[in-house]
Amino acid sequence: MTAFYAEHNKVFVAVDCIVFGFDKKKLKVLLGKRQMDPGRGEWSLYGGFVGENESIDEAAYRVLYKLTGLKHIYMRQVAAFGAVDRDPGERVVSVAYCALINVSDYQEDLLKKHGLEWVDVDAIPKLFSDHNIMIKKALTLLRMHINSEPLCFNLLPDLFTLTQLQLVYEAILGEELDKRNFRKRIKAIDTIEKTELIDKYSSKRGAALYRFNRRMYQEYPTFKL
Amino acid sequence: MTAFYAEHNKVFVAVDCIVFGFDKKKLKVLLGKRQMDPGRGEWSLYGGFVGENESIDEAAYRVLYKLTGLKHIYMRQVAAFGAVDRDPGERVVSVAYCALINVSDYQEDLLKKHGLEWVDVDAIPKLFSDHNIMIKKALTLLRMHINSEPLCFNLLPDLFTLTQLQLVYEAILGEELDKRNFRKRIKAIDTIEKTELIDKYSSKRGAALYRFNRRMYQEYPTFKL
DNA sequence: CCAAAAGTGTTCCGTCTACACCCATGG
DNA sequence: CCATGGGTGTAGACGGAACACTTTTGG
Repeated sequence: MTAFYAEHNKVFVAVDCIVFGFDKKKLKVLLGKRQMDPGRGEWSLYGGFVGENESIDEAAYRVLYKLTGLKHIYMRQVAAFGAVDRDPGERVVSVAYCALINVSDYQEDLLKKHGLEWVDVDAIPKLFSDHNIMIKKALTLLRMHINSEPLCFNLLPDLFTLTQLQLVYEAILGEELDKRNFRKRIKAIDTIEKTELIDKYSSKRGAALYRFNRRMYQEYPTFKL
Repeated sequence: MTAFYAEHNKVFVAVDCIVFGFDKKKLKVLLGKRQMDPGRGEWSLYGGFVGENESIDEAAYRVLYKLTGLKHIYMRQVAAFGAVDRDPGERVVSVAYCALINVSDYQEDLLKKHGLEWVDVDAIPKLFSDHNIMIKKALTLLRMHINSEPLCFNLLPDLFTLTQLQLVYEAILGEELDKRNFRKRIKAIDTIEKTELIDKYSSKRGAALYRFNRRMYQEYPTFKL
């Protein structure tokens, strides 16, 4: 039985995490300088190898947890990358994962600990290996799904104003939206609930805080913006 | 430098091909009975291991060529599958690829040679390992992209009638479409050209044959149905 | 002559888009 | 009192959905 496998060769399998966050009206991605060879000092995504006793999904969650201290984060696979020489050291197949996090859940000291920075998605430097392509693909997927899945709420606090929500959409889509039309569409989505709470930080007048009702969504999972 | 890799372990990486075809008004997928252990005799997709000196994309094209004798086939990655015990014999990470072929380009003797059959997509048996999930995911992707990319022409001969085209859409979407509305939308797509040729096989009256102008599409790659 | 598939327009309704002004408040 | 961001409605254009009959011809 093992003879079937024996004639073939094994390779390293890794995961790379594309972590998106939203801050100061911009969509950001977590990048750091590689602290190991090969590629030491180059800008790069944060990744890790898949262990013997974990699935690739589990490996991605483990790497993300190490990176952010966060569990139960929205994450999805982007694609597998398998060019022969994509890693200059060894043959490594890497599976890219895209995560969406709320920047204010993130402990800042972890940034320093891992030597990471939030980089604006339209100011991404040349990265190690094929990581630029990974990010590009993740962004394309994000744009494709943002209107039919409730993804944007992963980038915001539990309570958010409609202006914040609109800014997230604008940052992801890369275009400005009409305020009245946007709010009209939001009103039609009954999983987005207005609360009695008022946010006084963002404006003098104060803005109503909204919340995404995850429970209602689970029972009736439709979402069309 | 190799110390960085040494502490980690390698795994087998394979590709599995989901080959879709269209025949007799139905969307079909190529399936066979496994001729090796583990899983001998179970229904399965056709796959192969990724070699030392080929990318995973190249491996997928190689496997597809071996299977069909065809090159320059439309193919795209579906996803990587990496559960620890997905292969009962060894740890194998598999990358699923979806291919679209024109059944009439396919030499029938290859079916027998590889012990394969065209199986209707809504009559797929229980398959080896996670192959059912792979097909489901491939179908979802296909449905998502069929209206914004010119994929359907890969399932048809160069020359086709509008009825054939509509049947392909109906098979993929799994619902019936209105003939007049469908044809109206097709007329609005200028990369789909009517020829002077008439197909006399499908009906007594004869039906105009159309062709997809790939060159025009390459110059101006938009497609909205 | 009839069965079988090809081909063809119009109306209606709902959705998307464009667009400008008043409100509340902190400083 | 004014600068700043919050909040609201309408009209016109456009696109999608529903719908039925005539044409051609091989057998």
